[in-house]
Amino acid sequence: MFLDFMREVELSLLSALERSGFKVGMSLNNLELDRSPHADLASSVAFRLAPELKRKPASIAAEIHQALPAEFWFVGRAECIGPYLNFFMSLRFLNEVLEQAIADNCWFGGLKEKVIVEHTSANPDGPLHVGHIRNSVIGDTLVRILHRAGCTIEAQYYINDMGRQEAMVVWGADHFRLENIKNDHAIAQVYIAAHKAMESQPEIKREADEIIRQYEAGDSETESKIKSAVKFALSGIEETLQRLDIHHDSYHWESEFVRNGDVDKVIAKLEETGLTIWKDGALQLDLTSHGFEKNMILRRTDGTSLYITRDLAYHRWKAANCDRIVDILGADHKLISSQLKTALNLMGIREPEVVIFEFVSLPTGSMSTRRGKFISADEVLDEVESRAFEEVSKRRPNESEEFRRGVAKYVASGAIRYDIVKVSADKATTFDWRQALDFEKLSAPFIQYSYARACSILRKAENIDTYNPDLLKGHDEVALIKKIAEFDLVIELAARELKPHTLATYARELAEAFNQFYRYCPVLESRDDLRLARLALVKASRNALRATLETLGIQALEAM
RNA sequence: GGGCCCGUGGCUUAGCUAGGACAUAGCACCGGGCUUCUAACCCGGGGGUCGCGGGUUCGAAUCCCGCCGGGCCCGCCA
Repeated sequence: MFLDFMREVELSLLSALERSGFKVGMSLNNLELDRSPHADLASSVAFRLAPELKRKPASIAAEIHQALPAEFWFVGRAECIGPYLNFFMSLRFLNEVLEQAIADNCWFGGLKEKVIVEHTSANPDGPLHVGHIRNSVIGDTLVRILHRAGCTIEAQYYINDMGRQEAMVVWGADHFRLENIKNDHAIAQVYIAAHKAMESQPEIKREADEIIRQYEAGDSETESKIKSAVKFALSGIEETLQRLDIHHDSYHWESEFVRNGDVDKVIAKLEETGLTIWKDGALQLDLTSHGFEKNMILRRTDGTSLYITRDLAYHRWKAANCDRIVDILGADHKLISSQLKTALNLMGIREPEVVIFEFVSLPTGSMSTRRGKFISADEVLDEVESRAFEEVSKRRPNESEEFRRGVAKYVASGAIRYDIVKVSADKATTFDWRQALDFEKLSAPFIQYSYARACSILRKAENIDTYNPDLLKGHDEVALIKKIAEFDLVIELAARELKPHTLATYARELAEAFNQFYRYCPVLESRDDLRLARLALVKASRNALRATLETLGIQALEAM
């Protein structure tokens, strides 16, 4: 696949440079290779060499071109256009891509690390809203991408059971009735009510603090109240995640790190750094020498622990149990996560790779569970699903209701996932119903539809025993094969840089390439060898589309 | 006030980490294509001071500095 082609270009270029006596640094992409509209891979390394050699880039490029090997394997030809060196894929390479794609054996990379990805980790105080699921979708897509790249993955949910918000939930559940609605929504109601009550009765804050204190002290009645409230809310949250095909492999309660003594160990370890001080009755870590203006509080005056300390213990545990730690966090965690990294460094513990996503807000402003100001993921799923049902009913009026319901369900979940994942994480967004309900080109149904078309052709065709790949020379055929070949490159880059949106872009391009082929290259209508060759390409495309959809967590529908 | 992030056609957006050959797509708009493998599709068209101003460079959407606009954060909350 593409990485093999690229490796050959790199090696050829390196040897040509050496033969010509040119030296380039060993920095990343020192060969100045890039994908280009003019070639499958282009190098502008001549520009880099020009100043020190005091020669014109074009003449340097020509010399390098002369020194390139006479024979290639996956490279078909190399041309020199002015200062640029352009490399093109060989027919042999395209045939190899096709063969691997048909055999379905090229969709997993060679990475071997064990990675723990923590995502969602929403407080169990209400349902997931459209901001939370940006975390879930980015996290779950990264889990799938890393898995594709070859890694062993564990998706974890970190449960904040010791925070004040959970104490408020318990207080609310003690004073108000839980309505008979979806569990997480019922919890939100009492949580919101508790907060409202606190406005006129400030003593509630002290009662909540007392709940925290008792929980940390191990009071059994408090413990059972908190645990049941958490589990209750979580069951609703899981239901929502399920609809988006998002699953966690394990759950870790922050209280677990207090109970097993890890929090104390971490604090003891931080005390060894000599940077801790007692101030105003609380244990603090002075990070001013590391650029933080405020001290990090490690233990409250009343002796209870804080989120950051428990999180340090959790990360210490993660570091000991995997090769790569990935955290998905909202933009409000930027400061705290850099403090966390600094503190971990002080203890000599590997720091996590933190993927920060910017906020999702409503046209009316930012969301808040506490104030009941949010659009829940459930609402969005319901609305999108009903719109999808109308759409599929309009387009496939003769299909059974069961079929249409099934399609609508997966179109809805896919559309929401794609709508979220297609935007780069560092872009703040405003939730937009119109965009969420758009099922056209820049959306999941566009890709699902391409897949369904490929499946439809294959259903009507015989098995392909042999085929002659050399017949696939048309522009749309070649473009499609090249796009299929890019899969491994896209996965590797996305896995390395933790940028799931690049896969969304690839998915759109792949579907587009298939749709163009579909429009201009009749398959079932073609005869003999051409029919077989095109069928082979359809099968390769179907496999590529399936792998891409699966990695995005979007259901691949054989008919829609 | 300080820190981090963002600012690309009317709207949404890729490219920015590793500066290079005409700046990506979608929506909306205009026009064309279903007796042909599912038209949730395909083709063509118009539409851009890449926020503004400096700088570095042979070359800047991309790097540096300043400014403007927006978001997030600066709790013994999480």
